[in-house]
Amino acid sequence: MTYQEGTIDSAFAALADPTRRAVFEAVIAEAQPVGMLASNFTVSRPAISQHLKVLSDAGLVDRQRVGTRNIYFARREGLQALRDYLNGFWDQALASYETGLDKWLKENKA
Amino acid sequence: MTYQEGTIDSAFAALADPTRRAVFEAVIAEAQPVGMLASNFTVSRPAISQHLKVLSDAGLVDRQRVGTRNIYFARREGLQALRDYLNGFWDQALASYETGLDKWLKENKA
DNA sequence: ACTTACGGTAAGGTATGACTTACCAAGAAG
DNA sequence: CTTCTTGGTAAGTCATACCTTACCGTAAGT
Repeated sequence: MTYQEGTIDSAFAALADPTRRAVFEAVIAEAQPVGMLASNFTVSRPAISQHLKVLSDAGLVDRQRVGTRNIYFARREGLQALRDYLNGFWDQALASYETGLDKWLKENKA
Repeated sequence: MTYQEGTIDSAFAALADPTRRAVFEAVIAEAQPVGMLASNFTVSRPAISQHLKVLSDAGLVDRQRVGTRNIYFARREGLQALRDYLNGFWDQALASYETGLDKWLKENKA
């Protein structure tokens, strides 16, 4: 496997929350400081900060300080890991025409 | 957008739990009845049943009754929706060389 | 220096989620 | 018809997740 299990775990968990996924989408659309992000959501700024930490720990975003501001931006490698993971399943799912229901029925006299 | 938000939501949430993702992987590898799945996990059979319900509601698996058995198998459409979603982001992330950190720095005299 | 802007972290409340055991319905088998 | 197998569901426990307010440190502006 080319990915780290821990990374995939945290990436899925990070994107599972709708609010946090929306934050991620906003960061992908445009690199932004925390306050600018928070102004587009109904939840408080600390909540956004916490979401950004989760996304950061999952390797999906990174940041750079500029004065007192923290500019968050997307990490392509994070998305890539998820894509690779799902593509692997996709290949297997395509191949599993013969590991699917039909195969089970055939092998179990049903 | 070609996908349903609700579907993506539930799919990410479904795959966020490590145990449930392992169940999903097992179902992808081979269609199986519930008991056979449960025998490969340390958690109880009802727990597996509940995980399968979540996966089913997320459109990632489906089932077919054979006698008293319920054979679960993977739904390719479920995986496809996730792939499409991530690929959309990927395209955007590739294009965002100019919506990334550099752009923000440029536009904000920093 | 003082004040304001920005944002990370702590503490705590509340909801959700994953798991357990107990129970029940339905089909297969004797 | 009775018995065993299979598996879905209910009820309850316990941990985790998300949010809030309060607080603090740091940099910028006047």
